Amino acid sequence: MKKITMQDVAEQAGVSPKTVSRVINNEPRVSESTRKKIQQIIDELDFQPNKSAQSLAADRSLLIGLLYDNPSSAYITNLQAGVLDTCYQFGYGLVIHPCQNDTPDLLPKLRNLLASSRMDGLVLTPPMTENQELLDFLESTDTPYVLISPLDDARTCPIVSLDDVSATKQSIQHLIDFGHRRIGFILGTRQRSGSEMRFLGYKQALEENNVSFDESLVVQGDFTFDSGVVAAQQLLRHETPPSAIFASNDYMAAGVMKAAAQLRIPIPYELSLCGFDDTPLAMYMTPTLTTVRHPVEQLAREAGELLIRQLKKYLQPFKPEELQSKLIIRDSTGPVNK
Amino acid sequence: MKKITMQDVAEQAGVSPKTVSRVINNEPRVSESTRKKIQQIIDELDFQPNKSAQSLAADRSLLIGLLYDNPSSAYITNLQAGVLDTCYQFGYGLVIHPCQNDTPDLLPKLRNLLASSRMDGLVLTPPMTENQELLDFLESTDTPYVLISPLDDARTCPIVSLDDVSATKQSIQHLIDFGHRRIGFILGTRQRSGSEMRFLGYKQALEENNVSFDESLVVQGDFTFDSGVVAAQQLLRHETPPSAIFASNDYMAAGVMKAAAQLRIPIPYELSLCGFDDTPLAMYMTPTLTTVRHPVEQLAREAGELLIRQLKKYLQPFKPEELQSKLIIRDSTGPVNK
DNA sequence: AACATAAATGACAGCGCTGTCATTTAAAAT
DNA sequence: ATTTTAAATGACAGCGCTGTCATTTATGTT
Repeated sequence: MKKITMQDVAEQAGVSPKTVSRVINNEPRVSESTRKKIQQIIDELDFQPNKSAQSLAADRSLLIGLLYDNPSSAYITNLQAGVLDTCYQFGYGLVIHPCQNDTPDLLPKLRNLLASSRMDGLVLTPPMTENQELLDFLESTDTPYVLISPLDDARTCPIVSLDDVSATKQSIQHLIDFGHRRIGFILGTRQRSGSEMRFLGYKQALEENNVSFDESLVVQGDFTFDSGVVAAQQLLRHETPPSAIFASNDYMAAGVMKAAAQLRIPIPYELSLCGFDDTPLAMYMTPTLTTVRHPVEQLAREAGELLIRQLKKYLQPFKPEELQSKLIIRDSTGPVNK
Repeated sequence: MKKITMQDVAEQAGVSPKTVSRVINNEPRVSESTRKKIQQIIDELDFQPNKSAQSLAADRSLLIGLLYDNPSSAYITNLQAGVLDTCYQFGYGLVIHPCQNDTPDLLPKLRNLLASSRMDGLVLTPPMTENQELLDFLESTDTPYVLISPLDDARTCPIVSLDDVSATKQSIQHLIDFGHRRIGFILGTRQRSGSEMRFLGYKQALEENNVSFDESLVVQGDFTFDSGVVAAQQLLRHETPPSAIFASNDYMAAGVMKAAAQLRIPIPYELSLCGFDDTPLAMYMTPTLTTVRHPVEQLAREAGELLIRQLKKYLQPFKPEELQSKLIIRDSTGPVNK
C-alpha cells in the first residue's frame, strides 16, 4: 500500500500538481469546477499532503507552540484540548511547552525550542503573558503570538480574554444577596493582572451595594493552598471576623476550608466561602465549593484560531467572540448566620 | 540573519554534506577526528538540522505520539513532562492525543492522526493499553508502540510497568501495623488490570498477616468520586463496619471522606483511609490523605526512551529500570480506635 | 613491496511539496 | 471580430536533508 502523493491526484484529475496544491491551500485563482473535481479525487483517494514536504517547501512548520507555567493541571489539559481542537481543524500540529516563568533559562530554552521546532507561532498563558522580556524577545524574532489573559484594555497585541472583574463581582454579589456584609478577600499574587482584576471586582461590587470597604478584611495570598490557610487564619481571628470569604482561586479556598475545619467553623453555616476557577477539586471538597468556572477550552480554541488565521494566507482574520465566566453555586455558600 | 544549513557546516569543515549528516545522526563510519572537528563547527555555528528536511528525506517524522484517556489531569501533565523530557533529549517532537477509549470513532480518528502526522511511534497509557482492537490495529499498520501499564507478566510487547500489587500490599500493611483488622476495600473498574492488581495486593497482605478475608468488606467502585461515596456508605453501614478503608484511587478516597463527613465519622480517629495515586487533591483534603505515589514522570521518561531507541538506528536498545511506587503517609490513617 | 580488505568519505539523485514566473484560456471592451 | 485585461493553469527549480553506491584512503597480510 504505497503512499498517495500530490502527483497521483494531479494525474487522476488531469491537472498539474501545482493546481492540486492550490486547492489544498485554499488559494484563490482556481476555477470552481476544477476545485470541485480535485477535491473529489482527494477525498476518493484519501490523500493527505505530506507535512514534511509542505514545511520544507513553504518554509513554515505547520506547528504552533503552547507555553504555560503550571498553574493547575486541570487548567492545562483544558487549554491543550482547546488549542488542539483548532490545530486539528486547520491541519496544524501542537508543540506543548511547560515552562517555569521565573527561571533565568526560560529564554535560552525557548530560543532553542524555536530554533529546533521552527514553530510558526505561539500561544501564551499567564504568567508568561506578563513577562515583558519574553514578549520583547518574540517581537524581536518576529514570532507571531497570541495571549490568553485576563481582560486588560492596556494591551494591544492579539489576545483573548476573560473578564475577571465582572466574574468576581458576580460572586461577591451572590454573597451580598445572602446577606453578607463583612466579606473577606484573599488576594492572589500581586503583579498578576488577574489578581488585580479580581480585587477590583470585589471593590466595585461592594461599592455598588453600598457596603463599606474594610481594608482589614483584605489579606495577601499567593495562589497556593498554604497561603490560603494562613490568610484564613488571619481573617478568622479578626476581632469581628467576616461571615464570608472570597479566595482568588480554588487552591486558596481549599486552604480556607482547612483552616475553618481546624477552628471548627462549619461551612457554610458560620462561614460562606467562594473560590475561583472551578478546579476539579471544587467538586471533591466537603462541602462542595461555590466558585467561578471559566470557559478555558473555548478560550483556548479561540486563541488558536486567532493565531492560525494570522499565520495562514488566504484566510479571513478572526474576531474572537466574547466569552463569559460563570458562577457555580454549590454548598460552601449560604445565608448569613445572624 | 540567514539560516545555517548542513552545506555551510560542510564547507567550513571541508567535507561533504553527507559526512556532516553522518555526524548528526550518530552514524558509525566516521573517523573520530572528523567527527570532532565537525561537531565543533556545528556548535560554533549553532547549527540545527532542519527537521522538515530530515523528515522528508529519511521518511520519518521525528514525532512520537502520546495517547491517553483522561484519568486525571495531574497524571496527564506528569506523563507529558516525562515523555517530553525524552523527546527533547533525542530531538523528537511530541504529539499529544487525548482520546476517549470507549467511543467507536477512536480508531478512525487515530488512523487519521497517524496518516496526517505520520508519527514514528506511540506511547499508550491505560485504558488504551487494554484495548485489543487498538493494539491489533497498530500491529497491522506496523506502528511501533510501547505501553505504560500496571505490571502484568502476560504481556510481551514493549512495556514499562509499576507494581501495583506490592504498592497496595504496602498500604494494607501500614493499616495492619496500626492495628486494623477489618479493612474495607473499594475496587476500581473491573477489566482494568490495575484494579485486579490492587485487589490482589490487598488479599495477599491480609493473608500474609493472617487476617481473614471478608468478602462483605469488598465493594465495587468505578474510580469516580461518586462511586466512592456510595461504596463508603455501604461499608460504613455494615453491621460491623471496617475500621479502615482502602480506596483504589484518590477520587474514590475523596468520596469516602465525603461519606464519612456526612455520617459524622471523624477521620482518622474512627476511620482510617488510604487512597491510591497521590493526586494533588490528596494534599488539599482535610485531613490530608495517606496514599501511594507513583513515579509517573520517570516512568513516562522511560517509556519514551524505550520507544525512541527502538526507532532510531545506531542506538543501543534500552533496558528500563524497575521503578517503585511509594506509600505517602499523611493524616488520614491512624491507630485503630478500640 | 604488492596486494587484499576494511574504513572513511563523497557524488548524486530525489523525498513531496510550493514559489515564481511564463503561458494558456476565458471574459470584457472596443 | 479583434484587441485588452484578467483569470486559470502549468513548467520548473529547489527547499535541506539522507539513501545508495561509487570512490578514495588507511590498515593489514603475505
